[in-house]
Amino acid sequence: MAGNSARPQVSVTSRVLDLLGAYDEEHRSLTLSALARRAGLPLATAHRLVAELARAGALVRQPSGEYVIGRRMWDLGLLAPVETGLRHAAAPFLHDLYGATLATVHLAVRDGTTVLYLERVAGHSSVPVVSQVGSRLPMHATGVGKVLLAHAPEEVQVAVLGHLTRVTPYTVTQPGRLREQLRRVLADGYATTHEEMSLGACSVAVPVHGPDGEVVAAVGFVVADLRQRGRLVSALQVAARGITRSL
Amino acid sequence: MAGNSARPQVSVTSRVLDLLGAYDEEHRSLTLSALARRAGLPLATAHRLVAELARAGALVRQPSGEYVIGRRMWDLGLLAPVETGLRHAAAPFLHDLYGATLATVHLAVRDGTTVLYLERVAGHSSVPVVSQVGSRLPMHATGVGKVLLAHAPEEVQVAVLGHLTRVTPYTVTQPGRLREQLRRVLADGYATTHEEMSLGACSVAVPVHGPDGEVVAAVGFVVADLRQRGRLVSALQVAARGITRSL
DNA sequence: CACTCGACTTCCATCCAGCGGAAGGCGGGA
DNA sequence: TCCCGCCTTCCGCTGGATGGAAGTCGAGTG
Repeated sequence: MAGNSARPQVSVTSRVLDLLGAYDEEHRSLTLSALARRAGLPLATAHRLVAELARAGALVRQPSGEYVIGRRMWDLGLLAPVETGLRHAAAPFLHDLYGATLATVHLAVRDGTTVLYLERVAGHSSVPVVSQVGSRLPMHATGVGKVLLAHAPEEVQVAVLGHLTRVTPYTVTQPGRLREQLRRVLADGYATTHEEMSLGACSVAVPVHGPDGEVVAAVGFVVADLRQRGRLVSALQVAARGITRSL
Repeated sequence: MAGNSARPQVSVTSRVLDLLGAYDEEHRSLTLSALARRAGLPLATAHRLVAELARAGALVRQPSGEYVIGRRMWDLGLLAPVETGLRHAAAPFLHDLYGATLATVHLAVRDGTTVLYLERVAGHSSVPVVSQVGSRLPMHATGVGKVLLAHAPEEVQVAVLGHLTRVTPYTVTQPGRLREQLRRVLADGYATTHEEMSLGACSVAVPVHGPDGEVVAAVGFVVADLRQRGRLVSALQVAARGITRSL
């Protein structure tokens, strides 16, 4: 029951959206009751609306009785112009990066105070990776996140530095230390993490500049260790420059 | 009034879904009037509903005034369990295929009488390719489509053979010829196309079997010519077998 | 400059679709 | 057997949704 403050939704539309909003990465399959609870709707109301959504293919009822997002929504979502220019320009370079290293490759942008993963190229279960396309992760615990944060407006940095949640024992949660790291990122041109998001996984990332020089995204690797950091950074920088040129 | 059959939608929910359904691959950005027209709704009604969807982030109004699908829908769509098992199992192999050939690689399944593209790995603009992830294309004009059609139930074949639309001058539109090709596909274990979907592009594809032996998907290449057909087929077959094992 | 046309926005009186409490069915765990 | 949570159906009241109409805006035309 996330803090749905029982805001009296009035329109049907908002109710429908509330139902759909009940889904997230940890809740991809929900029972009718769970949907109603999470959306803050009476069971009978949810029942009616969900039935209609299922009839239209927006939701699908599984044999178990739970509801999941339907193929129709998948189709629809793919039509959204979410940084399509960037993603198209970047895709080939990401594959090159993967081909050259066989490490997991990420393309991410900043979305408010979180990192939004736009693309991911992963191999045969290389290193434990939490992120998926569409994931939002905290900025301070990921390589791409640190890059984007270092180049973010002051107010964003302040907001993020104010809530440094711990993810692993190695997550940097002291604002001062993170500030120092961000300064380093700007100076060095790349960021790293050491098991700060998930144990056994390190990362390197560099910024991607837009045509006007501003940072529009970040590309990064997830690897088991950072011994080859130099080589990895070089590869990323080549790719980042290539993406910029393609934009 | 495109061919919307003017079935009198009654519920708000269906109206909202009609609005969203107005979008497709050729219409990713629509004016309010176009939305209303394509959804078969009075302008005033569409205006109200669209405004609410935009307020919620399901739609986004662009500076030009047109509406596009919003990031929120993108997020939602990615949560849909669309062959996730298959896609996860296949991803690494698709990258291997791309790495070995630098040709565009596709993973597709059959969806009714069309091919649904689940994944695509493309390089630096190799060959003109129409398909994108989420695209649906006719089965008779694509390599993966022919593979899936050859292994589809009789009634599906009949339905498809009944409507062989021409896409290029080389599209196979004679049911008899296609039937013969399908027989070949079963015998040879792979399918090909020669500029049947888009000029300058040929394709090769092989079936992917599930744990129970039935065909669950197809993997294929899009290339400029088929001179290396043997090598390409071998690579695809290795990948297909790997995917089966991973399932 | 006046006029047209198409797209968009706002208004509001009517009315019926949506609402949700309540009761009942179903299954499984103790 | 009882209990409990989940799901489904019912139905009478009501307020949100409806959509025709009128007004605004801007671009193109003669």
